[in-house]
Amino acid sequence: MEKKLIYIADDEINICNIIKSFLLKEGYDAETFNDGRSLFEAYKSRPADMLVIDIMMPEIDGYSLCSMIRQQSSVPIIFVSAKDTDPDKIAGLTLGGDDYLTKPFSPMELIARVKSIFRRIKMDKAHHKNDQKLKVHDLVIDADSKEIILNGRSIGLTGMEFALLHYLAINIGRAVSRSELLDKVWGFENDVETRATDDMIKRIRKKLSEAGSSLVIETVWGFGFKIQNEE
Amino acid sequence: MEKKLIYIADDEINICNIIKSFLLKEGYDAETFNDGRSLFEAYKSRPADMLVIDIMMPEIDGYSLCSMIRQQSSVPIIFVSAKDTDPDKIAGLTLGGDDYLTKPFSPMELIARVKSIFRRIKMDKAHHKNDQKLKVHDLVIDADSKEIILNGRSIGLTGMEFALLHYLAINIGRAVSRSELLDKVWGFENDVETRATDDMIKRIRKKLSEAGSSLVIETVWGFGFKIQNEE
DNA sequence: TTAAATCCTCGCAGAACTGTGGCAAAACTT
DNA sequence: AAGTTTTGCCACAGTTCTGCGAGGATTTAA
Repeated sequence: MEKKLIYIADDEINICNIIKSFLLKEGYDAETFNDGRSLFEAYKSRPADMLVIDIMMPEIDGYSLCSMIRQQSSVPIIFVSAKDTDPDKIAGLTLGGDDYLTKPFSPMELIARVKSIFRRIKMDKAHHKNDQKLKVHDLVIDADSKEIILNGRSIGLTGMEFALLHYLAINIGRAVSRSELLDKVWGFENDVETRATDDMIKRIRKKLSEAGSSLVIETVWGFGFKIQNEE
Repeated sequence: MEKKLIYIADDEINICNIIKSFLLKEGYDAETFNDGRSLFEAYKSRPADMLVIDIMMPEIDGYSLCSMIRQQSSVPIIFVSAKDTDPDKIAGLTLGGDDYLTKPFSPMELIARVKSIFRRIKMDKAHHKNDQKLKVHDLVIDADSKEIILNGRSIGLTGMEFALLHYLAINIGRAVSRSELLDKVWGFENDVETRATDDMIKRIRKKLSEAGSSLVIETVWGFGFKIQNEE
């Protein structure tokens, strides 16, 4: 993943530089601007991943900038201002701000809040797509990406191998016969020897153990295969 | 849309009630708890849409509660605490908190922050539908100008190439079959060989690598193509 | 314990699939 | 209309996948 880009706008150059240096130290890319307009122009040509903006600025103030940006983008915005009254904070948050820090503030706290917001976005993204993921023992079976994931790392299964393991996984706890596998995984029009299933199982077992998974595909003697229910 | 449910945990009953009354007035449902354990139990049987929790509580403190909840849920969590030192705030935000308010706080500010977080979640959900500028790895995909931009410079993709890459980008993390691509990118009335997709992919890959992009379009053997989800 | 049935391992070769370069038709420009 | 770009198709080569046979290992049953 590329570095996140964060734009900072404040008319006090020192504040800009302090914030920037802390963000850089945390591994972010950062650009500073001394008024609202220049940040807005920069954002139009190159959108950033987050904005940290002051409220009192020449050209375009923070509130207006926030509103303008919000018309076309959902980029997270953190206000940083010397104005510390409740109405100020409430206005900033209501206009579309994601957070509001009052000066003077601890740079470490700003960093923590930046991270918190990125984490929130990431969680929202992950959760939204998360409907199809199937957890089996130590594996995550992702039908969307057709990947089997162990400890966050994908095990390289071929299409057939994936389809077979997936079928066993959704029928966890039930013994599945070879002929059923041929029907459902290979397709009923396909005529292969029933032993083909054994080959596929063999390969899956090998890859699983090489990858270090604890999942075992049990043989049901004279019948087929099964993944044991957990615990 | 049904009312959002918010759980509040604080050992001071008065605080609970104040927060609850403000939340109710804003149209949320709210339940109060006087220690961490009772909130956790309630959450297990009925998950809420947001948690507002104190740090110093009997049974289970706020930090521990946050960690426990985070193991299974991405529900937003706001800390409300009398502890106002930087390390406290940073700890709370780092452990998985979405915000941190120090007592005494303005109930109106709390409301504004609650709304801000819900708005963020909503924007994240709606994000990939109506955001015109889609970021994928090191590329920016601009649906308006039909341009793919790398480092502020446009890569010269043709219309078909753009449409195909755009479709893969929208479906990032999901393996897309050749036939789906023919349907959605070429249009279902069009009858071309499935290998036409390979040709287009070939050209896109070439242009991407010539432009110096790190984006790779993976082949899903026997199926189609996919852009890997970024970490 | 022994025999029979079944399963696992191994290597291999054919099958299936993909990547590449070239080419020409089609579409678009000038 | 001529030239340029785009795009689909083909053929070939290289890669990956997968079914199969045979022999050894394992389990069941008598």
